[in-house]
Amino acid sequence: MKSHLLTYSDFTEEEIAQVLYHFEEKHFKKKDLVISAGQIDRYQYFISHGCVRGYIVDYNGKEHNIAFGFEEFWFGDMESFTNNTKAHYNYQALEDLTVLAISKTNWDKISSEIPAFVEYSRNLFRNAMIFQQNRIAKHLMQTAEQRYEQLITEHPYVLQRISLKNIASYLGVTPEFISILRKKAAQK
Amino acid sequence: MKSHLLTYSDFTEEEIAQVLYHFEEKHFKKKDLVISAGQIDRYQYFISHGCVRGYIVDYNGKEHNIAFGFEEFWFGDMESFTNNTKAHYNYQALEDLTVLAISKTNWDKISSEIPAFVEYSRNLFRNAMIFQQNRIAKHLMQTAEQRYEQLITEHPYVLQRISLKNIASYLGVTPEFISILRKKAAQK
DNA sequence: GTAATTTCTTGAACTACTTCAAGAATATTG
DNA sequence: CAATATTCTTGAAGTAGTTCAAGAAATTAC
Repeated sequence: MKSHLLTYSDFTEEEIAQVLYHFEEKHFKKKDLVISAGQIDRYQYFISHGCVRGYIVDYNGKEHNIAFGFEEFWFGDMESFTNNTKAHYNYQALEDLTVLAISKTNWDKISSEIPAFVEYSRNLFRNAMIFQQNRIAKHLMQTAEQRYEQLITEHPYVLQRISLKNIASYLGVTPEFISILRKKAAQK
Repeated sequence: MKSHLLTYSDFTEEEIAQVLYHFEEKHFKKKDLVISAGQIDRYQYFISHGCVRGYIVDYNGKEHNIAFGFEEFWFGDMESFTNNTKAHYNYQALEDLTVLAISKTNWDKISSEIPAFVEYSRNLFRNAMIFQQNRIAKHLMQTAEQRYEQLITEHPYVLQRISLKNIASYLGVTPEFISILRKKAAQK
């Protein structure tokens, strides 16, 4: 966490200690829901160990993964957290999970006390925004096959930890179709 | 611009004057490229009047719209602007355009001098991130028909100012298919 | 360590959306 | 206001990806 803070802004040792003081460690078991759609998300989470998926449930009850999180990633339903509204997204532990959680109260407190933390979060949000925009661009430009190819070449470790079903959902296709792509790739 | 600043953070009158001082007004004609992919984007733009589209060109030379901007919107290739790297996206005026432009130098200067500006930009980035995430979720959940229906009911003014072709590209479908949807809707 | 559950694969029929081509309508330019 | 360019529509044929169903493989749980 400390090194993550320093990567995105300049903190004094004192400030770092002050920031870290406002986090609490939490543990979840595999399959636990950390954040539930319909409830207010009062925390942001920094992953120390384990991984999560964020997903939304549509009118037909079908789940769609919008994000994965691994070690050193933040997750949370930012809209819910910021506006105290009901979350649209669920976040579920895909492995036993250890997180550093910060409450809205503490987040706001640190934000008002430590300018470096505002800059830190600005930089995180900016990077997230760029990432999401690039993801949309890929969806518009590429076929499902190209998106799958790119995922496994750029993030091969994802395959190790995330089931095909969840990858399919993230890419916006059915697991059956990924199976077809795999077979096709194997035949080459 | 002033009211926009105050909506997203607390500025003193003095700070506002200081911020505004660092912008320059620029004008573009309809169809002009404000930002070109492959070049470094050294400005961020706040739209006073007119509208723009952001798009990316794929390997086949096909254009894909990733964003529209209207009055009181910011635009720019944030990745290029931040890292001084070549822009991936083009931004083109769809109408005669008046913008307030701020250079990277001035942006960084204001950021270091005025904490309220860091908070302002943090809030903008956060909202943009939320917007993009929701857009991805819609792409995963909805058919093109549903996305089109939602666009015209939630943002009917868009239809007034943006051509069908550009809307189609934004939604990730062909203009022909939008035509089919329109016909279908008209028959009801 | 075997039963139960979940994940992955395969195939056949289907559908949302694309491509190409050509004409009609609209907007832009000199 | 005529000429040109661009946008929009229509239709027919094609394709990327879906759905459903059922079996095989892998994980999880007692």
